Amino acid sequence: MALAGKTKKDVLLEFRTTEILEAARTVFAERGFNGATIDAIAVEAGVAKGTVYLYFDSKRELFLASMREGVLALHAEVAAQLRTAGSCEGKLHAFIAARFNYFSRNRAFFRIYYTEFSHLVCGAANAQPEFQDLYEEQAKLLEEVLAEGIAMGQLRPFDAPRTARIFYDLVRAALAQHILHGAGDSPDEPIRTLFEFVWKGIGAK
Amino acid sequence: MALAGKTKKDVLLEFRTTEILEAARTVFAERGFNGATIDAIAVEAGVAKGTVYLYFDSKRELFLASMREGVLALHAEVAAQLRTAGSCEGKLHAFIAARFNYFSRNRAFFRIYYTEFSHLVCGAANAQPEFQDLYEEQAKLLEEVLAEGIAMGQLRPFDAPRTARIFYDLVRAALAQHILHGAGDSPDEPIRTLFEFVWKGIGAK
Amino acid sequence: MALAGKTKKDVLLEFRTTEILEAARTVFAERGFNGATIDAIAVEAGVAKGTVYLYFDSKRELFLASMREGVLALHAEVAAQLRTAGSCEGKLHAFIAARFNYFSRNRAFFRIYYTEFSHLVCGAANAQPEFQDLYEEQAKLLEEVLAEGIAMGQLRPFDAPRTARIFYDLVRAALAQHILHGAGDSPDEPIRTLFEFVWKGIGAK
Amino acid sequence: MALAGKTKKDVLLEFRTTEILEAARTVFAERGFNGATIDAIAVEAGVAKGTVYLYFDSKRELFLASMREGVLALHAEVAAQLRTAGSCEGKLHAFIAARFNYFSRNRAFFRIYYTEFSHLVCGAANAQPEFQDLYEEQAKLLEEVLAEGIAMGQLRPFDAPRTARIFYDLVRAALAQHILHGAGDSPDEPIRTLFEFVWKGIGAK
DNA sequence: CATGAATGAGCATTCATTCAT
DNA sequence: AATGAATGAATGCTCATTCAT
Repeated sequence: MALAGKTKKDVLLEFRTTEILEAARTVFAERGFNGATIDAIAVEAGVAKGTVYLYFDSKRELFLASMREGVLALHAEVAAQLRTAGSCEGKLHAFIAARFNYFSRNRAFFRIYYTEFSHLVCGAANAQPEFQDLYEEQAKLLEEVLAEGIAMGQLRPFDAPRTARIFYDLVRAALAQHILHGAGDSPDEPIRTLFEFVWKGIGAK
Repeated sequence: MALAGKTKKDVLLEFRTTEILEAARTVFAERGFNGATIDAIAVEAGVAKGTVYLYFDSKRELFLASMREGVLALHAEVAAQLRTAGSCEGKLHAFIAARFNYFSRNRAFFRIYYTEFSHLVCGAANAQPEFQDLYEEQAKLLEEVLAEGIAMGQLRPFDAPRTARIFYDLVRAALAQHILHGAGDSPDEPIRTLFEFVWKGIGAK
Repeated sequence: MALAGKTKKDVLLEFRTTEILEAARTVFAERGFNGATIDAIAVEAGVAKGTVYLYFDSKRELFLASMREGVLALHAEVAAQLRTAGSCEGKLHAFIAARFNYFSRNRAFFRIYYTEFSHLVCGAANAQPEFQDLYEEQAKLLEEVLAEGIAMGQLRPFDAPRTARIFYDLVRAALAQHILHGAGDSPDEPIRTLFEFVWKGIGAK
Repeated sequence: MALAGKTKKDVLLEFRTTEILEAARTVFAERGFNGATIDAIAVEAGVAKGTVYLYFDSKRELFLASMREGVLALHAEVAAQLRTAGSCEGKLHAFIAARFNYFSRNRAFFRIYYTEFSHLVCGAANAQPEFQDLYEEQAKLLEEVLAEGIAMGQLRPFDAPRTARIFYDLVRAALAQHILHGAGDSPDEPIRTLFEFVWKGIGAK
């Protein structure tokens, strides 16, 4: 039983959930949080408006869930890429490349990620501890890589936690340039430029 | 008297304008564009709702004006600091320091700047050419410093335009960490860390 | 059952539509287009404000719909009465009588019809081609009757199109007197007076 | 003194009053009662908004005054023309012609006269006794002409009061056709058609 | 479970009117 | 008298949320 896992009911429930989440991601990406309506999401998902509320408590919950899903997928992909890299340098490069690649494939999602994530993180009233946690988790991942790199002498000795967060946000900012303004360019060149910037700094010698 | 320029009327007009702009900045910072209501701004400014519309044509205009004012002041301050700096290194340090200092004094404004600037720049429908221009202007300023530094051998030879934008965004990202999470800390330490990050990169040697 | 056509849903939808249209007619008649508020119409209809918007896209649409409904019913009734009349004289009498009778039963509607029809037809910006068409349709109907009467020697030879419009407007004018000022009098006497006026003119001999 | 009549003050007062009334007539004609704003009228009159309120108590008062003025001019002209006419037939023709001519010269005014007069007369809540009186006065004028014509055997014996009002409104309706739809046509042909309609009726023989 | 009709709080904006100067 | 800045009530419309079926 327990092994069988999913009953027909569970499958349907999961299916609907996925369906709605996907619709939400699409609509939120297109119109932003305020511009999106539950109606539009319901239509996109092919269900009735009321049904959305059977699966999610509120518009905000739905938004958070759709963000969470995308963020988790991103984080999983980044973590996976990180594991395949050997050196510290390789790991940092992988971190950058993985994010660029993920968002190159999920451009619509980047828009909500970038514009609305800020809201959630910044807005005193809106701050979502959950996303703070997700953020921290990734920042920690990066922090470990940096700390290890410093310990092994591959990186200059600096304040790892603080630098990790700056690094993380820098990648997000560079991504914004690439995704939102660079139309459909290949991410290779920006990745290289960014990595060099980060690795060598800009000072001569 | 007449030569003094400002009549009593002008003074009042300017006072009200400032009053409303300040209120707008506060409220927009607290609640974001959509969360802010004209009513709340009017109350904050200590005027009636209708009065706001005597000074600004619409909520959006008011928002843009409150952004514009802050951005122009920021840019003016940055440019001034840049002029006082001698070396390329000094100029880049000044760029960072000026921005950190400005936003340390205008924390509320940073919220709008950070969270809503993206909206304006990204959102196809909302894109404000004016802000794109302001951004470009600053980026150009930075670009020149970088180009000069490269030419004079003080900086590594890299793609100046692209790097200027990365640099610019990096400072914004670091500022977000400092302003939004670092509560009321002195900006000195973050400025130093950031400058080192930029100057030397993170790679050893 | 299924063959009966109307499902419970359809019935409710039609009921609500009628309910709101009726309320709209009442309120528009009492206060005119600008004086009427959606809120007042909603209250009159016994529904919430938002509900009105489920059935009609805008205040203007609701107004037009309430006009359209009444005008169509009027026109149908007039046309029906015209068909039962034999002679040209009988048809003209029927035209007058049908309109008097219809509006005697729909006094509230006459108010909108009379006061706002002008707006719609006159106001360049507001002009509703649809109503112009409805007007023309009825005028044509009358025109045919007149042309036929002239051809058969039952009417004096005059410019039928122009006279049809004068005739039409005359009836409207006489109706205004009757409906708006004659309180609840029987329409019989006005009908007779009007018909004689039309038929014989006022000149002696 | 009393003969001197107007002091400088009175002249200015009258001048301003006229100026504002003229502006009001223009703006009300262009945009209707609701569409017109006191601001627009003040601008048109070349005075400040507050000044309008020194001369008129409210928007409605101003509207009524601007109507009154036009209506009085119309009535004066009609009465004058009536006096020059000899026969009953001539007087009725003069009544029609005078109104057509007046409004041919004051087309803008006809719009408010026609559309807004209806409001005032019909609207239970808005009914302006004053205009009812003006209306009655003119109707009485017409009634006397008709009564006299009947008494002298120049007109068929009919209900003079009722017919006077129908006649009056018919002319208004025909005017609407001419002024609002007939662009700038000469009023001669419509006057003739209308008069014949009224005089002979439409019945043959 | 699913539906979608109904709700009603919320909000930007307008503009007649007032009143201090 | 004249001004015009300030007011704030009023209103069309939206949309997240509920709930009877």
